[in-house]
Amino acid sequence: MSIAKTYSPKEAENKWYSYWKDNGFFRSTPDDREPYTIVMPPPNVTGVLHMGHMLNNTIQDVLIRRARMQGKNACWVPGTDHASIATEAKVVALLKEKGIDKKSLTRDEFLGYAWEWKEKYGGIILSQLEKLGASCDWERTKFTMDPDLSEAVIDTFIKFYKEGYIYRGIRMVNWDPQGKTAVSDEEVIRKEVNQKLYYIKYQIKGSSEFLTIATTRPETIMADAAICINPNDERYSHLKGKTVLVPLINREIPIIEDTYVEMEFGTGCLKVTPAHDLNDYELGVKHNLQVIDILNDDGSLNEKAEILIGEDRFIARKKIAKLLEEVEQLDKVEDYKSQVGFSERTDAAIEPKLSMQWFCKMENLSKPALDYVQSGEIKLIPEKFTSSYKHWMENVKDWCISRQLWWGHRIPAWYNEHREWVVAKTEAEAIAQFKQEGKSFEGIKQEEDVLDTWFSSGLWPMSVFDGVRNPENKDFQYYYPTNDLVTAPEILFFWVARMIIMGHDYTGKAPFQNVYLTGIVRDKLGRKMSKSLGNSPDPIELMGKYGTDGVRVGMLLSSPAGNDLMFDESYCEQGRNFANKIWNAFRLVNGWEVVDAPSTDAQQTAAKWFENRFNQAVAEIDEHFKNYRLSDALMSTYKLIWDDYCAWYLELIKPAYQSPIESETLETAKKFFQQILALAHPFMPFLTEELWHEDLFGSRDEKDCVIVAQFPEVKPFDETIIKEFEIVQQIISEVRNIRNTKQISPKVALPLAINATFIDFTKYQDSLIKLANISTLTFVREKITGAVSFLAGKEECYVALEDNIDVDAERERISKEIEYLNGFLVSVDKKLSNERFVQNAKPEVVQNEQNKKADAETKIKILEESLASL
RNA sequence: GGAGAAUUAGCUCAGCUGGUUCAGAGCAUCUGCCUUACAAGCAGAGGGUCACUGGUUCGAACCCAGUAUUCUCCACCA
Repeated sequence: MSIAKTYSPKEAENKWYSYWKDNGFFRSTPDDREPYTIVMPPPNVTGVLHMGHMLNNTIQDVLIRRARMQGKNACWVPGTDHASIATEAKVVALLKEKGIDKKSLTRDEFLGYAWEWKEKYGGIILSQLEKLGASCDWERTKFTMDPDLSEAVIDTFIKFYKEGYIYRGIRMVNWDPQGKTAVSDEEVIRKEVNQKLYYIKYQIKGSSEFLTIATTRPETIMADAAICINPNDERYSHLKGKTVLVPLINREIPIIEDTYVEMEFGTGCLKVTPAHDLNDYELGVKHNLQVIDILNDDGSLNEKAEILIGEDRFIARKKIAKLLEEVEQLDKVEDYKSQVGFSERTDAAIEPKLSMQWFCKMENLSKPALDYVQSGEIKLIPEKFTSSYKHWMENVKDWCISRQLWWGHRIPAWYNEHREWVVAKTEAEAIAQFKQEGKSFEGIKQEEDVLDTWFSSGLWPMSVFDGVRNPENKDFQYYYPTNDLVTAPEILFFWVARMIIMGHDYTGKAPFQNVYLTGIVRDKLGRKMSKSLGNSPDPIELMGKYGTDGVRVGMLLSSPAGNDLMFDESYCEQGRNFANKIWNAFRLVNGWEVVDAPSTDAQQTAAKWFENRFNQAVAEIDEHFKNYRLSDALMSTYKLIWDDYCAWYLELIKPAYQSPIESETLETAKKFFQQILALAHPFMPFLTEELWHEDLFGSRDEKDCVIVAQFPEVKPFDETIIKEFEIVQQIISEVRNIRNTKQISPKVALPLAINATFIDFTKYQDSLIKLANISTLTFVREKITGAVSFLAGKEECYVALEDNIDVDAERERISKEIEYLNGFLVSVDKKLSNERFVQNAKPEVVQNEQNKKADAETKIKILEESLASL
């Protein structure tokens, strides 16, 4: 039977994914096995698969597949996030295309469109996850706005309210004029922007004198409530107690004093605009200033501005500058760089705005959440994130949880005609509440605002198991707390911290044990991959090009935990090549004719060596997994397969051309092959499953799949066997090297003589002859003159060439080696003759140095003898 | 401005509590091979003052201080 020369992934991928799914391998229900649970960070319903998802979900899949193969009850819960702002923005934009204005719709009409959109596009990303092999329990797929999850959110709001964490208040919030909603501090991205610093002259009332202030926002002068100077500033001391006139509108405002003003910056005078700047607001509160809000929700000027009503803030800025120039109150304009906040979701410049919002008090909630991480009960991987987590948790401000949107969980608060309010789950309960408080319930109306998306995502590890509404249920009891969370460091505070807070508040337990923080996927130039830069490859296309296994391997090869990943397609190429290597190893073994016979001695030796080497690698890999060093685990697997299995083991047992292989050895080779497939399966699920079912390995019943095969367990191994074989490998390499440097064809067999003093090479004879292409192998007890000699370990080897050897070159080579060893010996001697070293160093270290010394002396002796014999 | 991290081969990174011949891996490069599993391959080789300067130590890539560069987070002065 002939098999294609290269592995073509496409067919295998479709075939095996549906096979796994149809046979229920991804499904999990509670039983008496140990559970291993991961909840997927729910991608936004608006999302399409990008490289970040690819990395993140590959890691989760590797962890879950390995756990499954280790016999744990592995459960990976997928789902999507409603993402209020992003989704609402998307729906609004779509409606606009159709010529529908959101304002013309009722809330219910709009939500109708939004749900329609969600049904149509919300599942795209999940189906894309299937392409990368994600072995999620799809029957558990959840959406943050599913009825049961929504109820959990509402219940939580009410619970938090009753516990006194939730309050209403007027606050300066980050207003997104495009999304027309408040956003949290964490959703504001600060960017450095080239701006202009305008120097504006304010006339002192009753005087011809002007006071100059510097501002980047001239359009807000109509909202000025005061001019502030530093009380220690002698330049302005004569102005204390006076008032000035706001240019263009001539409103009178006081000059106040506060040390907040820095004398060195600008002119040392500050215009105070409480409605449009956080610091100014605080100054305003302190000095009891008037708050004049001149902006509409969309960022345009309102009638309080008196002029330019209806103009957008940025257009107004330019116009005001012009108007000021006309009345000669614009002193000068300078270029100026400063940080401006932008909305993460809409990229609109954030406007500080005063408004009535709902808040969650964080002080008491954050403390236990910090303790989990501090005590190590929750481990952040890599650890370096612990300190920034601590810093954030200790300085956390109250969380603004209301959003002026429709898409999301509507806040369960109810107002009566007098704008008095109660918090209740339903209108009926609200009415009852009003009655109880002796208040009117006439004109009862629910709060229009919805909750911040993260309020619901914070419940995710609980709500996917219905643990908020029904904590006694079997699933929740079994799967919660979950084991590992794999997510991006960017949302450590947004999301991870809030899950810990909410998980603790409900269950008194941490929602997970380990948080694996992946790096950010960057391009070769180190830039973050983004749609706007167009530097992000489409993972689906990549998978088409290199195969899913290839891309998975490519991603993991380059991403130690927490390190950003400089993505380069060549990693995928390496992954594809690796897949192909395994494929071809299979072709080799598969193509052998068999003869019913026991293994030869050489084959038995090879098997023994490989078995030990395999167990050594398994131990290494296990260690790497324990430390969440997935790229190292993969690299160990890669080297075990490519170097040890293919390059050494298979070459050792390979029968001569057109000769059959001994049946016992073939069986052994097949056994190893299957163990290797199992080991590689978490990384390369499709290729390994495809090969697993080849006839070579015998017939399998339908549930016998590598996805549920036993993952190789850690077993003891004999290191001396591995070490001894390393000497054999070294001899083979040396002989090949001699051929290479002397330009002798690999086809020419060479004689080899070994002066073996430490190792018994008899069991390696055939292997040496085969892999080094030796004509005659002899064991000698004395020097051989006229041959090229080399040391393998402490064994001296000779290769006699037909031509006379170049004595001078040999002499030089050996001398160099002696020189190096002498240098080494000197450094060792220096240590050993240093009394303080012998006294202070650990005994085993001293012993080691003594061994090193003895070794070097032995080698030098042998080499010196060789030199003499030349 | 505050905090944290990083700097090791051309690239991406290992190097655990200072002590194995410790200066490593993979990729890339170079040389020779279309050897009947695989040129997506085989064999071999070359590449580094461990950012810099001091210090601690018997001993430093590793610990400490300073300098330079880079990155991340937080806070910001109009």
